[in-house]
Amino acid sequence: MRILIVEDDREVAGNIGKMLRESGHVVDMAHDGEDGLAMARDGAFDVLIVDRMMPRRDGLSMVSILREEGDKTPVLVLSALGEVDDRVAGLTAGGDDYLVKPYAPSELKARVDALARRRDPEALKTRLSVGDLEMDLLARTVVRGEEAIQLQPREFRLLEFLMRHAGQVVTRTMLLEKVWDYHFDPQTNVIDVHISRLRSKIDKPFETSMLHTVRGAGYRLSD
Amino acid sequence: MRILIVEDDREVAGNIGKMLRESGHVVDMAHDGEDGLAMARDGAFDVLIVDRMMPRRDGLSMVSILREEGDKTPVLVLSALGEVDDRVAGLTAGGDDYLVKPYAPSELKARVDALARRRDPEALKTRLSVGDLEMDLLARTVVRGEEAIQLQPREFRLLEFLMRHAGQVVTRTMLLEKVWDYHFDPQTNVIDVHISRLRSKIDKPFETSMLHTVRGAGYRLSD
DNA sequence: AGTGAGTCATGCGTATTCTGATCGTGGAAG
DNA sequence: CTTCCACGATCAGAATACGCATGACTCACT
Repeated sequence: MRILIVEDDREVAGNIGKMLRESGHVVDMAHDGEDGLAMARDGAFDVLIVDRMMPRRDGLSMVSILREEGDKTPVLVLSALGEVDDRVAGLTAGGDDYLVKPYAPSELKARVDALARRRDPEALKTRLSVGDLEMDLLARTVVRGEEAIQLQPREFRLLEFLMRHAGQVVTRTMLLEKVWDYHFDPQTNVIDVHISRLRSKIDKPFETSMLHTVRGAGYRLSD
Repeated sequence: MRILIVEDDREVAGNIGKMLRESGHVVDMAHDGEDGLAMARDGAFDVLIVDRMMPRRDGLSMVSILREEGDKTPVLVLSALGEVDDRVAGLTAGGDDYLVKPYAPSELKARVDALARRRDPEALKTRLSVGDLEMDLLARTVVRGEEAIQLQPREFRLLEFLMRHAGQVVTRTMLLEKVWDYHFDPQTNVIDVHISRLRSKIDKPFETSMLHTVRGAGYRLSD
């Protein structure tokens, strides 16, 4: 689940981001309305979290513009303004939900999940399986056949992404963005290294390999 | 799912009721605080939706009374008053959630679902056990194997939360919110310290450890 | 004032990740 | 069929981030 936080207060943005990352989402941030608008336009996010009052462009006008452009990404509007009129304004500008500060982190999380579910019911499942490989997102455990497999955090994210796209070729660029949060090419072989380590855990000890290299394109997980 | 709506405005009550019935719930109604109280007492409802301002008895005092009588049915408070203090009042009276009018029907539905989900049979149990570790919530005692273990209040809450989520990874954010009631990141290592103390009591003196660190994610209690 | 619980700050040790170099291998061209 | 090249795999060491323990401090309650 890719989430964009548009919030000028960096501390608040950081807190929200941290929490959402803990629940397994990939989080990007913008710190004013113009940047947010630009990122939302080409970002392909699943949910936007947008503050109302921000420098350069306020949150509501940003949302209005996106909607005029036909963008239907669910938006959660954050605001200190909780009056009826304010809430109505937030919703008519095209927001899907409106949360008044201060709010409980769990409330925010619940709303984001609700919005995300509306868009893609699959995305919130807590168990993934491909062939005899199973992953439990809540317990953070991985099992292949009868064997429990111990994974590092990054390996876990990597495998999760591969499993969510099982059977498809996953490019390096996709991995860099969704697993590493890099939006540029780090010119190193980080990916190769982690793929290698993942293989040594999920493929090496077993009869058949599931993680295949597709030369010139990327990798594919399948049984 | 049985739901009781306590709301004096019959039109509003009707609308809410209609919507909830459409989502497959069984809905009862009361139109003032006294009737609502009576029905809630013997009704065995799964969720109560209660308006604040009503004839004969206001919603908050109705909830307070139910709570004093030991009734733990989840309550969603509806109100036109949306100031922070009003929300706080609603929650301290024993409400589980607070929704300010006007609200989107879908928002109401989402909240009701959330409350219903929260009400799990686990919450009413007075004994928890994981492996050879047992906790008695009423007596406030903890035993591992044959050994009685003395815990501080905060340690007790921490362990309780971990036991209720045994086998799952519990994030720091979850702990801050549910055990400390912090709704922000205090930027300190309070959690680490208490986990450390808890370990010295429930793990150190024994052969096997139950409280595992999941780097980058949180902690998991399991045997 | 004294006690005890809870919180905060620091420094340490180590797990995890990244880097850069080297080695291996598939596929196209000759 | 062989050779060469580019891409990917692997390895080991370095850098980093993370979690842990300890002791000092604050606050509330006696």
